[in-house]
Amino acid sequence: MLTLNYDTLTVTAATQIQKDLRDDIVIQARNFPVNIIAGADISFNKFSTTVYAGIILIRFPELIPIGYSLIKKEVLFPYVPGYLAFREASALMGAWEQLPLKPDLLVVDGHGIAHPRGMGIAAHFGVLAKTPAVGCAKKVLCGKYEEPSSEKGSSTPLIFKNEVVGAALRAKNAVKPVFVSPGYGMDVPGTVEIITQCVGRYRLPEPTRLAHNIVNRFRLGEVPEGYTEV
DNA sequence: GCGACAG
DNA sequence: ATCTTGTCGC
Repeated sequence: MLTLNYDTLTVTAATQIQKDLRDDIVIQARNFPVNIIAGADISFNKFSTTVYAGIILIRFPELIPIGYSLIKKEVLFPYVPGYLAFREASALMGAWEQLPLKPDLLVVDGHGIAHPRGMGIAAHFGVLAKTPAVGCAKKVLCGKYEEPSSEKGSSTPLIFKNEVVGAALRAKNAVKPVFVSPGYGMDVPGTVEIITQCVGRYRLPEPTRLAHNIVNRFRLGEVPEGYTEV
């Protein structure tokens, strides 16, 4: 069992952890089938140290939910841009270990290697859980990109330090793009491909959207903690 | 020193 | 991230 606790960490210490974990990142073409994909997200009340984490399992490519793991946890590390994992990964790990079966690929709300030190939450979590992961964010953290054409499915490379670290992906016509990047066990083209296949009728790909949805309902007391099969 | 800054 | 009313467009 892997319990993460970043409560007493300083940002300086967190930076060192990111640099250490960076050596364990594996970026490569996907070499496994995806039958179950998962979405991970966090929800919390403003100014509260209680975070609600959730992971939803989804059959792929049908995009039908099969179950979700929800857990509540106290977290002291604040939100600091570039250090999201130190606030959210601990609770996510709780939800992860509560899963009766693991997904083939995890989609995390946030960035993968499209990060100042190449260690966004999707990479951070993927390395620690030793599981394939990609990041899907609503906003850029670092890097530059050309606006993708307005038609759904178009994408442009996200470049940071002269390196392609991800992509801006137009999931739907005439809506803002989402930013995807590999986290662990995936590469940029493979990440764009699979996320594209996860788009339903909304801007956010289903794993991210459904995870956000269920964890929010959990925070509001509409669904119970633990694992629920659907 | 000045902006930018995942959730 | 969360809260919130109204407005625009398919």
